[in-house]
Order: sequence, then C-alpha cells, then structure tokens
Amino acid sequence: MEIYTIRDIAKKAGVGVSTVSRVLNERPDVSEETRRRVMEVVEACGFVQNRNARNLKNTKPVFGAIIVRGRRNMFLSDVAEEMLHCAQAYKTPFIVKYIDEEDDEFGAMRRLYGERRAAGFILLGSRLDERSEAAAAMGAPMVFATVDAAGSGIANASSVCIDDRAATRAMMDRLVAHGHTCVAIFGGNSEGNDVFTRRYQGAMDSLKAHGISFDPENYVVTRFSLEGSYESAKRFFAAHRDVTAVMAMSDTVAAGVIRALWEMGLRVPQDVSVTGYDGTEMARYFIPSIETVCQPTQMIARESVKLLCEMLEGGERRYVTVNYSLVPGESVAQCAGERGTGDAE
Amino acid sequence: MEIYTIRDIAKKAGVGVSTVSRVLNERPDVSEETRRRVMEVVEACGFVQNRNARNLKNTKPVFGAIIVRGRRNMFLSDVAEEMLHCAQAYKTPFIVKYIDEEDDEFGAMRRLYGERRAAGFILLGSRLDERSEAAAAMGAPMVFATVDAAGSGIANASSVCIDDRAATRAMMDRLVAHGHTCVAIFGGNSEGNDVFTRRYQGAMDSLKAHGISFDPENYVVTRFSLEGSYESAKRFFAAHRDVTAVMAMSDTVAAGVIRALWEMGLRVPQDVSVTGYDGTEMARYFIPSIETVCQPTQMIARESVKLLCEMLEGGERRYVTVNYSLVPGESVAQCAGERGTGDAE
DNA sequence: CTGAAAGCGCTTACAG
DNA sequence: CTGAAAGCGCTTACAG
Repeated sequence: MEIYTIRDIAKKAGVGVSTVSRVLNERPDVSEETRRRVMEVVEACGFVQNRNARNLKNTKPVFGAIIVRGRRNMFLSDVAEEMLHCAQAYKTPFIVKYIDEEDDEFGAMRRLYGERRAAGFILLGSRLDERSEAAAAMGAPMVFATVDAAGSGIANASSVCIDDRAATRAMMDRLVAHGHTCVAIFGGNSEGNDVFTRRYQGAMDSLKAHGISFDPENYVVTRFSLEGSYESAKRFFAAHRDVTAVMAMSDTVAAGVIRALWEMGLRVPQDVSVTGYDGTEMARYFIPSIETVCQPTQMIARESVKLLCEMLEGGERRYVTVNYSLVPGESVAQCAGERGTGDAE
Repeated sequence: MEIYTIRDIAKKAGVGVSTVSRVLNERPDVSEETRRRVMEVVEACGFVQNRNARNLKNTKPVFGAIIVRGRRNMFLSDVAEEMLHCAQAYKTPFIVKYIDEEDDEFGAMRRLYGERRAAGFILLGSRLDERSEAAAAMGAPMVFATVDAAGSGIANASSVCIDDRAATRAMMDRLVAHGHTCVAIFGGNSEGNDVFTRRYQGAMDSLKAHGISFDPENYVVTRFSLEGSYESAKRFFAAHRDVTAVMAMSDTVAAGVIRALWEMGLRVPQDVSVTGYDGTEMARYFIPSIETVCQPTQMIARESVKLLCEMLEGGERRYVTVNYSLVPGESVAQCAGERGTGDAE
C-alpha cells in the first residue's frame, strides 16, 4: 500500500496543494466542481492526511486530550469512551491518555501539551490541588469531569459532576433507614479538596443528622481495584466485626469487599450490607447486585466535551452539576441487630 | 508556561540546533561537556520535544501501535497496559488504540499508518482473514497477540498466543470428568480462522475422545460483555434446561451467564457448572469464583513487544506459543445428574 | 565533535 | 475561487 501526500493528490487532480488542503478541511471557498474532482482522487487513492504535519503547522486548537486517572477503573474508562463518542459531533479530534491511579495527571497534561500541543484537556477522576493551579498556568482550557472545580477559582477550569456530597448523604440515609448505625467507609486517600472528601462529608452529614457517631478508624483507605479493596477488607474486618454496613466509594471496591466478607463467612446482605458508587455494569451483574449511586455516564461525557469545545472557541468556564440517582441492589438489607465483637473472642 | 523549541534551547546553550537534537536523541557523537551544557538548559526550561515534528521528519521506525479490539474486554486492556509497560525498556514508543468489538482493526491500522506513520502494529484480540492479508500489503510488521498467525503465511506477521485448542480441550476434559455430558459453549461469531474456531475445535476434541456428541444448537454466539452474555444466557436457557455446564470463551461472558442462571433460579455450581477463559482478576473475585483458562498476561505482553521491536530492526517473523494454565474455581462441581427438560413442562 | 541547510507533509496568509 | 511560497519544530546527511 502506497502512502500519498497532499502533493500527489494535487498533481493527480491538476490543482494546487492549497486547494486540496481546503477541500480536505471543508472550507467554503472552493468551487463545487473542483471539490468533486479532488475528492474523487482522494477516494481513489485512499488518501489519509498526515496528522503529524497537520498538528505541527496548525496554531488553532487542533485536538483535545482526555486524561484518565486509574487504569482499572471501569467507570472512568466507560466515561472516556463515551466522550470519544460525543466528540465525533465536533470538529475537534480527541485523544485519550490513561495514567496510573497514583500518577500525576498534571505532569501528563504538561507532557501532552509539550509533545503534541493538545489544545485543551478533560481530566477524568482527577483531584484538585496546588498542582492543578500550576497546570492552569499553561493557559490551556481544562474541564474536570466527576470533580467539582467550582471552589477552585482556577481561571481556565470548568467542571462537570454530580453533587457527591448529597449523593453519599442520601445513600447513608438509606443505610441508616435500614437500621445500620455502625458503618465503615471504604474510600481513597483524601488529599484536600477532592471527591473523597466530598463523599465523606456527605456521609457525615447524614450520620450527624441522625445523631449517630462515626469512629474515624472506620474510614478505610483502599486502592480502587478488586484486589486492593479485597485485601483492605480482609485486614479491616479481622479487627472490626461489629460493623454492619460498608459504604464503598466505587462499585469495584464494593465488589472486592463483598468477596472478602464472603470468604470470611459474612453474608451480604444478611450479615453486612454494602453499597457502591458509580453505577457500573458490574454492579448490576454481580451476585448480589450492588446498591449504588449512579453517575450518569453519557451526560457527564456529553457535557464535558461540549464544555471543552466551548472553551476552545473562547467560551467562559462553567460549572455543571448533573443528576445522580440511587440504584437499588441486593447488597443492602435490614440490619440484623448488633453482632458485637463476640465472634472474635 | 512557555513552550520552547529546540532552537530556543540551542540559542540559550550557545550551540547549533543539530547538536541539541543529537543530545536529545542520545547520539554518541557529542562531547560530554556539550551534552551537559545542553541538558542543563533543557532541564531548566522544562523542554519537551514536539512529537509531531519528530514523527513528521523521521523515516526510521518511530513508534508502534497497539490495536485493541473490544473496549469492554478487561483481559485485553490488561494485556495492552502490560505491553505499554514492557515497551518502556525499548527505545520505541508505543500508542494504544481501542476499537469496538465489531469494528475493523485493519481499517484502524491503515488509518494509523496513514495519519501518524506508525511503524509497526500489535493486534490484540484480532481475527485473521482476507482483510489481514490486505493489511499486510502495507508492509509494516505486525504481531498478532492471543491469535495464532502460524498458518496464515503472511510475510510480515508474527504472533504470540497460547495453544487455544489444547486449552479448551483440557477444560472440557475437566467438565467431562465432573460428569457433564450436556454442555453449552458461549463464544464469538466464528469468521473462519480465528480464536473462536480453535477453541471450539478443542472442545470438540475432548467430547469426541469421550464419545460424547454435541448439539450445534448448544453453541451460543454472544457479545463479549456482561450485558450481552446475560441476555444470551437468558434466551438460551429458557429453551435448554437440560444443559448442565457452560464453557464460556471469556470470564466476562461466564459472569454474565452465571448472573442470568442465578436469576432463573439455577445455582452455580450446584445446578450448572460454568467455566471462563482469560484468567482475569474478576474471575477470582466473582461469587462464585470462576474456573478459567489463564492466559499469561505478562508473558504475552512481553513477547509481543519484543517480537515487534525485533521485526522493526529487520528481524524475522516468529510464532511464539506461551503456556496457559487451568485455574480452579468455585463455579464447577460434580454433575448432579440429568435435570431433563421436565422443568419446562 | 559541530553547525548550516534541506526537507518531512501540511496550512495559511498573500497575491492574483 | 485558486496557486506559489513561507513556515510549523524537528532530524539528518553534508561539510567542515
């Protein structure tokens, strides 16, 4: 298979290279007749533009980059896929970059900016801290997806997210309504103003409203993978048999916890209730199915892409909140009463 | 944050641009003294090479592309991640491109070649048919990962895979050893010489050796997602209550099937045994854990990357077979005896 | 060991 | 509406 350049096409079509370029970029200032002739040659040769050259030359926004933090995170990768899908409606191409849960998304952003001149960024599953400020200094517009940037004050940062605090509050209300008063929370390592903090606060809002106290030891920091949460749960429940419910900050974590409990002889939901977060496919098909907070994948994807494209055209930053919903599951039941620590003795 | 070019660096360091380029590319023909001076400036400016320009100019192999067929396939995405990891040991950068299960990986390959001049390809979860021949005409070396290209005769195609036929045969032997004679197989739509055919043949090898017949109606074509396999299973078991075991061609499919059975009141493994394929994390943590054929992720990744890099340097094509292993799981049990079709009546 | 120059394939003012 | 020319940031022979 031969590789053609725009110059080859120009020659074959008997026009100048600039004309071919115009046709390819769907500019209006080409006669219909010429356009057809050029397109015929393009089709016939199976010509594909060289993006390296295209991106090298262009000064205008050429493409956006989606940075996903967490490789094993099915929810985030679903959202990323959906973003790619939505992006097709815009002229701006998008690329996706996956980085490790523990990696620095702002470093990745900087690199993408330097290496390939990405014009704008969507940060999926990011945090919001000093480094985001530094990254903002690049001047490229960014959209935080699933994280609220409203308080950040960063000039070129928009965000799309659900009200995490309200969602966890509502979820905790459900657990309390089922009689659970001794709950453990499995979440991430809070580094200030991130999604984990919001969710934690929401849970506290609920407990406080119900006059229930929370032992800080019952906040378990875990990796967001099956293996990670499984290990965390094994360790935690070896010492905390009195807990009757777990609120996990992702469905994957919930699944790992359920498996660990199961192996320890604790049934879900009969002995322990477990809730998830995200509303993934897996939550629906796991046994038991996992009660969870559904973040609307499509809506988040669509709004994020739209926002970034707006900003690339000079639009203002905006903070969008989308609606979550509580998805019932088989993983929650009425509290059977205090189990106490008797088992461990 | 300002963006510097190689020319800025050259000026600041008081050298020519070619010298900076040499330092950046770790060429030997630069004096230690000059190298240090240049690197200092590079560090100080936080300079990053523009890959668009780099890839545009270069004629030598610059980067490889990994094309993953199937977005929801956790096994394949794990392998892809591992490949990226292995690739760090080579000078050749790699990029990953995910395409839909139903999409044309060879079209994607062609585009990547035209648009970005990828020098070589790793095809993850691909098939092998007429289109692969056409793609081969591009001349770029390719490595089929998890598919055997040995019989294809394509000049520039290597492959890395397990012996799929032997693996499914061994797995079916286990089911038969547990007394199962009426087995359904959940797999993909065979389009000739692909992995589904191999696995099917392996299963037949076993059944034939045991003098057990197989009703073609018991081969169920399904999408490789939880939802897809769940739906397929619901439909299938509504009419085929006599089946006592399911051999699924992926862990995800196995999970979907288990969930469907569970909802229909059929327990796994008490009523129906189910086996998976791939050896994913999920198989280990699902309830029940899923007995599966483990494909060695790391080995496949490492060998594929190595092979492609070899070929990019002019090496010969090779066909590598790596070892699979059978992972026991809670999803298989002794056949309780024929259930017959009584339930349906 | 080092630098000036050409060129990778495209886009975009600039003149017609 | 169309084409010749300059230039995006880099690499790579080519001369020193």
